[in-house]
Amino acid sequence: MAGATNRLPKLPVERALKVIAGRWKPVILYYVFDGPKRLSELKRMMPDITQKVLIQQLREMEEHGLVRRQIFAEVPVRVEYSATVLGLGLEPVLLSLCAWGQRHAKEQNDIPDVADCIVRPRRAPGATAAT
Amino acid sequence: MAGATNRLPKLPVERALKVIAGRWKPVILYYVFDGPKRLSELKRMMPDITQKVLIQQLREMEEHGLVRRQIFAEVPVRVEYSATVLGLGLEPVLLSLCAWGQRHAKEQNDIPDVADCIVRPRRAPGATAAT
DNA sequence: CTGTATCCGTGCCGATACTG
DNA sequence: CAGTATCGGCACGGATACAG
Repeated sequence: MAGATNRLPKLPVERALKVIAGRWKPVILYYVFDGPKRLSELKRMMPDITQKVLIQQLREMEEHGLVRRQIFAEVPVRVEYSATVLGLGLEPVLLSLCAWGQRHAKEQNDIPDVADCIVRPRRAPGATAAT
Repeated sequence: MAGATNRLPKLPVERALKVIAGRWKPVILYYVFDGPKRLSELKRMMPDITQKVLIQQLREMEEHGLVRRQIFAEVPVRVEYSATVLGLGLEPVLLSLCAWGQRHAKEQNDIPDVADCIVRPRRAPGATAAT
């Protein structure tokens, strides 16, 4: 089954969409952009996703070169998922998607209860949320 | 059933994705960005889409405020689909998606047979494709 | 902790036929 | 020309149970 997933659309836009449009992929990317994460961490951060789907989405993104899976052969095996350079290149794209999404929400008078965008650049450690 | 479609995700990114990630939406938008199009025109431009799906995607985008449907009560009724301002705001977003998609294709050694991006700003009428 | 296997509902989208 | 109606495949993702 693996290897068949790289049958991606020819058109670049559709290719990009296909790769990031998984139900949880944007959210996973958001967390992974922040730094390497363990499976259990991600699971804890996203209580609504089932473990099966989480791994599934991670596998796809791994196959598409967005995230990297590293196994540390320590006493209890540790597995970390981190963003690749290619994956990091998605950050600005997701940001523009987010910006447009907010604009769209406003224009449809459908303000989400989440005030700010979940996909955004990491904030400086000490920076307070100005604005 | 209509009206239920505006139940969009809370997160702006997901909202944006949901709205543009239809099978043919990026392509339709590409053509519609270029100017108002009739249904038959769009159908001719995209031979691989069935009429039912074409109308379906148009209806959704209309409901989401991306395109506008105008009926001209002329002798044979004419119907035109054009991009709204909100819809036009997607052009740069689709462009960045496209740019990333190309980069992704290269990095995966999977060069598409379509040389350039299908979603791009309109070209000046007389301009030759100078790369 | 990390991961697989199975089952199954639902939504998207394609084919085809029909209508004003 | 523009649009609706019906049927059906299939991929996606959610629930749950099991395994190294």
